[in-house]
Amino acid sequence: MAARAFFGTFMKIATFNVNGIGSRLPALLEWLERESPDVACLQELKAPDAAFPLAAIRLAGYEAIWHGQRSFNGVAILARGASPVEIRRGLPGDPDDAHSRYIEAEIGEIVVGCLYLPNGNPQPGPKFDYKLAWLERLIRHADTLRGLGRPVVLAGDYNVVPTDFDIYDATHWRKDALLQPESRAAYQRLLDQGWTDALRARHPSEQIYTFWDYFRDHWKRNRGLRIDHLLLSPQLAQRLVDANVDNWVRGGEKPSDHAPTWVRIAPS
DNA sequence: ATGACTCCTTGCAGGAGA
Repeated sequence: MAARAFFGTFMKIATFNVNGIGSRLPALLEWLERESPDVACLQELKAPDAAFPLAAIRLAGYEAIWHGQRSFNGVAILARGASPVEIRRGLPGDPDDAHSRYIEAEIGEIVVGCLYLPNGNPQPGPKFDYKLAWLERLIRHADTLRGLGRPVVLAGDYNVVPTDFDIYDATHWRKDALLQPESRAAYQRLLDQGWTDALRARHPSEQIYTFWDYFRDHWKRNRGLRIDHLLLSPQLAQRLVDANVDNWVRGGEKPSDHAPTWVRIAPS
């Protein structure tokens, strides 16, 4: 497919943890149709590479690259009217890491990193150790990306609630891996490299959530967590014009427990 | 609270998610 000219146009870049591309395909296609993101980073495909529904996604007007895995994990990058040019799959720093949690592409002038950070529960334990080690690898790779001096977005499910303001009530989650001081400190060190948390930058004093537990009517009661983030390099942050969550998707038929989260970027 | 809900599996109950 011929690459669309992204130069000179506003771009909507989104991240969406679909929680199973197999059962979520109708909801994904409805969202693509209604919101027309230019770039969509997907997480938790929960499907092997061969099961990726490329034909349906192409019919919706998107090209895609993906890194699947049976049952768990799995990430993809979709681009509307353009082919993402893959830069890497897998986060550097541990050749033995078999989880499909990172994929990176160039789309026009923009470098897009799509990530699914480990949940880390229960903590303490090996899963939490893996989460913290993964965060360190992400921090190192992000430093490399930032050093490019290019427009870069690191988008995905970070599985980190940055502060107690990013959750309906921290009390019952105090021991959860998503709220641990180590997780939050690592996320903060990432930001301190010079990345902008786009949702928080656009909405400094508004409680915004991107995930609502399937349990206990959390969606109906708006008991959410903000864990899906888009981090912008300075070259992209200066072009940030809007950021928000497509909450309506969480209220749809057979929804994911996450809602799509997005930024709008002005032309360069 | 070893709970709940929903996804996945060469499934049929159990692991994982957050």
